Amino acid sequence: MKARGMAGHLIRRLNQISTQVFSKHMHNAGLDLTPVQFAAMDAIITHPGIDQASVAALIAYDRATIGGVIDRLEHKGYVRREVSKRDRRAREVRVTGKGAEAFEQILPIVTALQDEVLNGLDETERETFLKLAHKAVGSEDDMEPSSHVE
Amino acid sequence: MKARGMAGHLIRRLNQISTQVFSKHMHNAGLDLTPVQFAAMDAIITHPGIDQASVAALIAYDRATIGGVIDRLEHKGYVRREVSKRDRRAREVRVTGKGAEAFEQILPIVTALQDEVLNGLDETERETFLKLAHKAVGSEDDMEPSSHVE
DNA sequence: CGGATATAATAACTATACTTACTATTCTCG
DNA sequence: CGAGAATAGTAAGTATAGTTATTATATCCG
Repeated sequence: MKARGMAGHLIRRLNQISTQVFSKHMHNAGLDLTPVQFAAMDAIITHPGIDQASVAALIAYDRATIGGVIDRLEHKGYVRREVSKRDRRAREVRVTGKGAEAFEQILPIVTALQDEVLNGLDETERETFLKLAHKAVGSEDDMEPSSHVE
Repeated sequence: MKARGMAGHLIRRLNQISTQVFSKHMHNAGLDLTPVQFAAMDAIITHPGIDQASVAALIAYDRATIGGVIDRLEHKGYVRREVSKRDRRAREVRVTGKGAEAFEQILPIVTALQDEVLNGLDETERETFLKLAHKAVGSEDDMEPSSHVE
């Protein structure tokens, strides 16, 4: 088992744990939202009327995947989509009242669950880990979506 | 964008980068193996005749997913499966000559690519990160598969 | 012994995640 | 202005990743 100590394996395991903790807490709260759906909601709330490609860029997804994610959010009644008047190729996405309400309920749960993801670490270690993770992920996450009306 | 600094988001991004680096190097070497397939091969080589459920346990997958992974390895001609004589429910998995050969070629590539995953970090930071990641993942990864012939 | 329980694998279903290809539009530049 | 490049979104295909249900087989226990 040479693979076990490798960066890739550890990162995959962390991602697995993170996803499981997220699902568990959502389920306990009687909610049904995945980590990706949460990240998309966050981006859409912060940038009302954003187009799908910009949502993808903001949370580092590809265009193809984000379509399905937003489909599911739309089916839950959390967001709505309409063809942009400026650019008829683009769909402007906005949260609905129901979506905003759900997000208000979800945000504190997600904030609270962060520490549980890194449960094996104490407070100092957790900070160090997050600092290094942020540095490793790099500056790609600092961009803003290019095309949408604020 | 409250989600961006959260542990879950950073971990997902790291996983994404890790997977992309892996794919890139495999592709450059003219090979076609995913990180999961590599981890499974590693487990199968270290434990010849292991059953699928034990492979899953070793690399922290669920039984349902590992079936597909081993299917694909079998199609590539890297492993072979046979019904266990001891327990006719179980399939014993072993690498083929071709699989062992491919693994010999792949292992140094994968070892070399580890640092690139954490490219933004210097050597000391990398070590700290891996140490903390290992601690966060916990001791679940220390178990051995229960049922197979060595 | 024989029924209840547990386990190995598969199947079916949902949700990422990424690739390539395709359509509809928009932009750019000669 | 108009052709070609670029962009937004969708579609189809592959590979994880997990859940629940089903089937076949083993084991355990009264």
